[in-house]
Amino acid sequence: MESMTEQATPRGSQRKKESRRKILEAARHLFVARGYHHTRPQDIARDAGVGHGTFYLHFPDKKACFLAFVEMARDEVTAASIKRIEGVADLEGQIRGIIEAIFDYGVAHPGVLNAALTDVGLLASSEDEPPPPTILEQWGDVWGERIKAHQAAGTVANDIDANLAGQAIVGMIRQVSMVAQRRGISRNRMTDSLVRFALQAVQG
Amino acid sequence: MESMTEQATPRGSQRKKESRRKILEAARHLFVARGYHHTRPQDIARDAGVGHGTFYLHFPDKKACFLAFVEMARDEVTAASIKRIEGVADLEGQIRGIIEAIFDYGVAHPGVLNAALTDVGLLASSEDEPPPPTILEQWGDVWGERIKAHQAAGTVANDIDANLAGQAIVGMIRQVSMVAQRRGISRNRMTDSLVRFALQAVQG
Amino acid sequence: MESMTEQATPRGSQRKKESRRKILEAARHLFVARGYHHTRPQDIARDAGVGHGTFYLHFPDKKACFLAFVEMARDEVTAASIKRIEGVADLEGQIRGIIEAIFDYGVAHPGVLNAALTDVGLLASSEDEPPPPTILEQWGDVWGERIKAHQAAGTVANDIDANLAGQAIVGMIRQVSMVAQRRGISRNRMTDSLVRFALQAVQG
Amino acid sequence: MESMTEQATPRGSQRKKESRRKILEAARHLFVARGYHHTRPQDIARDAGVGHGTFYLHFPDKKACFLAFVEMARDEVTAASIKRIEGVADLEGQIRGIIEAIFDYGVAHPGVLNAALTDVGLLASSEDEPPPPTILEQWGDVWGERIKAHQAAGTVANDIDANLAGQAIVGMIRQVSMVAQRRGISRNRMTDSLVRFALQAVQG
DNA sequence: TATGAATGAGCATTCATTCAT
DNA sequence: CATGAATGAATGCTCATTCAT
Repeated sequence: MESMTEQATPRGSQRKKESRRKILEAARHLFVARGYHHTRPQDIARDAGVGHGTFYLHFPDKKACFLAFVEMARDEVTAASIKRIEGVADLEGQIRGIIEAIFDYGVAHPGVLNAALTDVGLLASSEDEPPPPTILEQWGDVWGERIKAHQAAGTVANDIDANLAGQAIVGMIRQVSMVAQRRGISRNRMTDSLVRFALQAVQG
Repeated sequence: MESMTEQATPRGSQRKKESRRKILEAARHLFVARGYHHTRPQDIARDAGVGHGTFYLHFPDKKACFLAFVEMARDEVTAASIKRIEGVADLEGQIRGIIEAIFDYGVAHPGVLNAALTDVGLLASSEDEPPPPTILEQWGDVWGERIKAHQAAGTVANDIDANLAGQAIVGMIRQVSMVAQRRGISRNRMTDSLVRFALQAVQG
Repeated sequence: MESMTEQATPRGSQRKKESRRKILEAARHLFVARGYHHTRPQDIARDAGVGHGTFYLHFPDKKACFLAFVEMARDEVTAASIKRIEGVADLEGQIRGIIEAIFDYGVAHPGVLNAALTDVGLLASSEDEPPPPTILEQWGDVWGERIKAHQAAGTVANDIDANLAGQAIVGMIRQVSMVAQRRGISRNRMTDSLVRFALQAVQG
Repeated sequence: MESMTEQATPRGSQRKKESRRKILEAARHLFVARGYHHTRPQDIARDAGVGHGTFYLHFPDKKACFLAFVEMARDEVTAASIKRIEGVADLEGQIRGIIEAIFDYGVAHPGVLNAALTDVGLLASSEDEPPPPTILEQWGDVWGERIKAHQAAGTVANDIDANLAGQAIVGMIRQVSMVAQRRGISRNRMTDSLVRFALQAVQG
């Protein structure tokens, strides 16, 4: 096993990465199943199969671990969304694509999005710097950029505020999907409605 | 110590109501200023000028007190909204009226809406019954009814899902106003955009 | 039991004082027997027969409890010393009286003085204000005053630094008594030596 | 990995010594700057530029490392003191020489003496054997021997207890210098006073 | 009806030490 | 000889709730 050249990734380092992975995975399960406040670092460590000191080897505190989980979820959804609309040019197709990507993700990883939306601002220790932007706010910005592109292409009116429109769309998606899920509304009906609302909102 | 010359009940009852009012007022201040998790029943009682035990005379637990606060905020905003659109028949006027009512409330009572939107589901003790509907969900339903009325009047297309449309609108309002507040976007710009988006979303 | 006049000390208050007394007593035993670092607030509470939350009802933290213990010991010794030299005018009698008072206290309360001498500066949380003066430093000051009085009375030379002389005397007492105790040197021999050294140091 | 052309032992031995030296140096800095309880073996190892495990290659535990530091400081001061009074025969000269040697050391190595005086007894794991003699106790003994020599030479009365007198002198020096430092008293004033007190204490 | 002293399960975090590599 | 990831017992402290008065 010992190669003759210098190990690019020394053995201990690999082990450490593996630990971190296991901890994050366990954290994800628990944050989803029990929520932030009912998940203890000890539980995460136990489920990850490591000692609870090890938790603090990888994260300075519980909050940092949660933020890492949120970031992971965000990146996964973002990647799935981007992949879904690759090569799709029309706004309706893009809207539908992203909504479906999000719902697919929600089906594949139940509860993760909900947990990841936990308001991180509420976890702030005290009067320190303003909390980082929400996942939703970031997504809203991405939507804003997309809408601007369509304004440039002439498919969306120039006199609407693209940034706010982007935020409006994610707000719609969040609220509608939450309620639809609670009320057992069919995915198709929800998707169709959302696509229509979003499209009309920006295109009139 | 209680004088014998007074009727016990009405007097005590009034006193009790007064206690409850003071407690709720203190709770409101603290939930807004520090958030649910950083507010202790003891703090509420102290700020209300009553003993710690008195808190539990009026609320079975901290969560119930928070829910009472949420309900109070909801009712205040609802009342203000209804008053604002009394006699307003057109959808645009209604949308604008309610949005402005909400913003006025937000200005008059800074932070209250934000605090009241704390996801009550996160406060659930454990795997008990599903959490009560969010404020937003309730407001979305109200919007849904209003849209149905417009569908009946012919001012909104019949083939849109009024309930989901209602939810979409409140989702938009929530997200846009949150972001606008964080970014210091002017109220007019925000209101105009929201009215436009909401109107277009349901009317095309 | 309920008196007709207002209770000067309401019932709860009396109970609280009793709690504090029990906690301090338990703390004293434990700080003496195990030292500051090996005594946990929980242990103190258990030995005091109260819940461990009660500990924090009376002291903001462990350090504050320790300081209260130190203060108590200091006051006890000071009181005993003062009582011992009441009406004693000559310096030698005063020196001997105080030394004997201290030793008597040490016999009656073994280990307490030792524990109370734990350097409080070492317990300082971080870079806050300079630590309070040591017990020894305070006693040294008292000695300094006494020596000044003797200078005024002409029984001690005016050209010695009374304050430093006071500190020197307590330094002597501390070190000699510590070593003597460890080596099993008889109390008489130790006292006689100390009196002689102290007297000669200031009177030559 | 160890080259075959070098003698293993001397080379490794040198490397080991170097490690130990670096660790002790780092330990000294930290014990002085932060105190025993706020210094972790990990910190020492990091500052020494070695792995955490290496620490335990050189010291069985943290306490042993601290004791090594104390011993080092003691030996340094002792050496400086002895050098200072080489060839000085009179008691006053000796007293003054040693006090000045100690103060010079304190100036050159601020905080070291203070840290080294940490009561090692407090570090005892539990009810094991009596703690090793304090630095001060050892110095007191040295003083005792010196005084005996003066008794033999007739410059100090025979009826004083030389051992206790030695302890008394170091006790004085410790307490006075500590207080003087805290109060910003000039070194000269402090030295002169100490010399006078010490000399009078044993010579009357 | 009101009080506030008391409670103790629960929590996030630390750190001296070990051991596989 | 050197490393540093891993460990888990231990710690100081909080806070929602109860209950004797």
